[in-house]
Amino acid sequence: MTTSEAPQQNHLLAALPANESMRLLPQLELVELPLGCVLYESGAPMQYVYFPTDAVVSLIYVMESGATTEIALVGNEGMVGVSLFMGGETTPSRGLVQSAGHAYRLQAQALKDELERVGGRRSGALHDLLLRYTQALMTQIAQTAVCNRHHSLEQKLCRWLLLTLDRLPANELIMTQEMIAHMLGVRREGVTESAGNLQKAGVIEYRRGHITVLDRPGLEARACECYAVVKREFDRLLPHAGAE
Amino acid sequence: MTTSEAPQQNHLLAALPANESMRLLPQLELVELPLGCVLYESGAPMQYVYFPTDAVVSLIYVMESGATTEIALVGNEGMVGVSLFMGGETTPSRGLVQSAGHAYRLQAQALKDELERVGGRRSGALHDLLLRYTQALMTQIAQTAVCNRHHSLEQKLCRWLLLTLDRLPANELIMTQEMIAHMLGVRREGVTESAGNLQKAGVIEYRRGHITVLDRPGLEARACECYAVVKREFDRLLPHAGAE
DNA sequence: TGCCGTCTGTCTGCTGGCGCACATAGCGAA
DNA sequence: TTCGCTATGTGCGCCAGCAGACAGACGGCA
Repeated sequence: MTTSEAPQQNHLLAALPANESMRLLPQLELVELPLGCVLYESGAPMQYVYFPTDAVVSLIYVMESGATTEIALVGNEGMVGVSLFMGGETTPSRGLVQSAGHAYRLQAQALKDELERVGGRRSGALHDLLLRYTQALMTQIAQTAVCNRHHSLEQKLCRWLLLTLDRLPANELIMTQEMIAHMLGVRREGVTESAGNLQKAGVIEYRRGHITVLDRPGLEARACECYAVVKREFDRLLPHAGAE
Repeated sequence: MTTSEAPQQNHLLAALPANESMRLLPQLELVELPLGCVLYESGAPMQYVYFPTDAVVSLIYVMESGATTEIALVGNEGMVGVSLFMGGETTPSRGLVQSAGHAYRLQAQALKDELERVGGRRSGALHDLLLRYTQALMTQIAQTAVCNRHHSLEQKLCRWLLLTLDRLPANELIMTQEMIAHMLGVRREGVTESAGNLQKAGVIEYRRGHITVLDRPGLEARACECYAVVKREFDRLLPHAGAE
């Protein structure tokens, strides 16, 4: 087993104090998340929550027309399924594996039991951690709204590459331009053009389904402020205990 | 005093069970919220949370360029200042009074004391209610992201009018087209044009700073699916105890 | 090695919404 | 009633990104 398969690879799990960690770890189950796998469907009750280690999951909204937009990204910094924790049980979006990898999953009921443990106050570290993570997630969603309104396709692409990169162990994404277009809610041709520009500038390099980031600072310079706002907020709310 | 100034006019406060309500109500202070009043600033710690009765507050993000976009709307269905509850203390947006009115405010510390009451489990109704409200708010933000990506200015305007109308006692908004443009993050001229179309169609009527909705179903027909998604999610998560 | 499906590159309109510049008209205060 | 500020109406040029239609090219698989 590689280190990518230790629970501590997920920052939320890594940040738990020993006593809570001891209770939770035995209930976690390592699962493989293949590309395109749907972790939950819009409006459908969830069986599990997922703590990704080296997988990246997109929360996307599917419109009546079939068009899609990504709402947020979740990787090893977070958890998929906050609506279980929030009490809503379902949410009007889909959880789609966007980069294959692994996650630790936990039965929905096990999460609730841990949060509402009789006898203890509901003030465990897990609860606080999930609250803060949820706030960071809200910031990410809000910034997506801002970005969608004001920034160019190329800026959005840079922001998205950076957000994804932050959640991956390597600097290569296994990802076609068509998939990126779906995430951003734009045309594939537009992604081709912007990616071409970035490649010409030496910022990225790509071939058929693979994108390698060569010049991260260059990417940051071309991205809009949205990336930095989200990054700063995650760092502030979840000073990470995990590796990067 | 009019009924608009009873705490129960706010749906969250109205939904509290008697014992929690009794503890909280004495600590609530009725305040007037004039148009344009800033309840909190991006990145600044909040002194209070606000439970609006007949005021409507916009959560807006201000870009480096000075351009603005609304992230979400809060009225008598909710609370301004969830980041206090979430543990983040601040948030990268501004709380701006968009329609003058009243709200009950609560000291930040009083909210925390109530939520972390020693001895009791942190499972009070207020806590659950705020969690569910926060999930509904997330849906509103997410749908703003979707709408900003895929829908026309006119559809966005209709969605926004409906969301605002749902939070007001009357069917008239005191609101210039310029303010609406700032909320939606579009040009004022675009709002003028769309509003003109809606008036020609007999859906709304307006004069200098006043907009009256004449045909709500007509407005709903012209809005995108985003409004319905948000409305359904609020109704599902917070079956309202308050009047409407 | 060759084949075929899928991914990528490019072109030709077309249009919603932007930026700018003014003209006009309500409405509140004096 | 008049003045003046501010809100609204409108025209013009412009461009990012859309829609659709192909051509080419890579790469996995037989």
